[in-house]
Amino acid sequence: MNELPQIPEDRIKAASQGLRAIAHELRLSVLCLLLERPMCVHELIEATGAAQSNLSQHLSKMRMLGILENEKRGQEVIYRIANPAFADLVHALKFIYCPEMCVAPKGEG
Amino acid sequence: MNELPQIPEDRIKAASQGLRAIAHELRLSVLCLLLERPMCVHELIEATGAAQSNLSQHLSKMRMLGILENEKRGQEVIYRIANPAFADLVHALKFIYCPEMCVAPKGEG
DNA sequence: TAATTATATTAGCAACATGTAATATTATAT
DNA sequence: ATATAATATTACATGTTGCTAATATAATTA
Repeated sequence: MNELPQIPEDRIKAASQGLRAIAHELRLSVLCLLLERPMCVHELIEATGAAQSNLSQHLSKMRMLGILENEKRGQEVIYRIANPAFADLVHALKFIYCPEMCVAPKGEG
Repeated sequence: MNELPQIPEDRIKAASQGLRAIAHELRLSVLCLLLERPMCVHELIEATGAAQSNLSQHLSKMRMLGILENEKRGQEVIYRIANPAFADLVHALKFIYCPEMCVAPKGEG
């Protein structure tokens, strides 16, 4: 009678895994920062105030999940968002949780 | 020099909490179902195949977080999405993880 | 080569999340 | 009142996650 749209299990699994990957204060902060531009680890440390080892582990986790990618530049390692889907998601989140930061990006009237 | 847009800590906290709330296969499935229409618990049980107690706990969690709301109707309890932000989020997810389910909602040509 | 800087890895513990089983509650019907 | 159906709650065992501290690696400089 009512045809509910069954979402395939593997999609649900992938989506919830993706969500879990960003559902963490520090990881989300990092993603918001990287939304602006790629950054090296110590910039991220400074901006977030996280402990080096801790941040490194979170970066590593996100890299393994394909969310971030990195590039070595001298002794620095520069991280950026690898998967545009996650950039979209984080943008959507900013719209929801920080609407005032999403209007009128620069200049005014 | 570079003015990074600092996102307030409480927003990050709220957003990551919201994400955690839906970053679970069963909870996400439920949200996708409720995106279509409100449903009572045994419909959700049937549609998801979850154990009654288990589902009930997840519903309760989402209700306490303000994601869902419910209404008693006889001995049934009908759940619906209470917070439109979460409907938006789940929609965004569907676009990312199930694009083919998001085009041409009904009819064609 | 030794010291320094930048980053990664490992180990271990504490906190939290999840599922199941059992039980409780509430409404309806007999 | 009893039985049944629908849902909620509790307790507990297990698994997962996250943090810190310590250590390792790699590049740079002296």
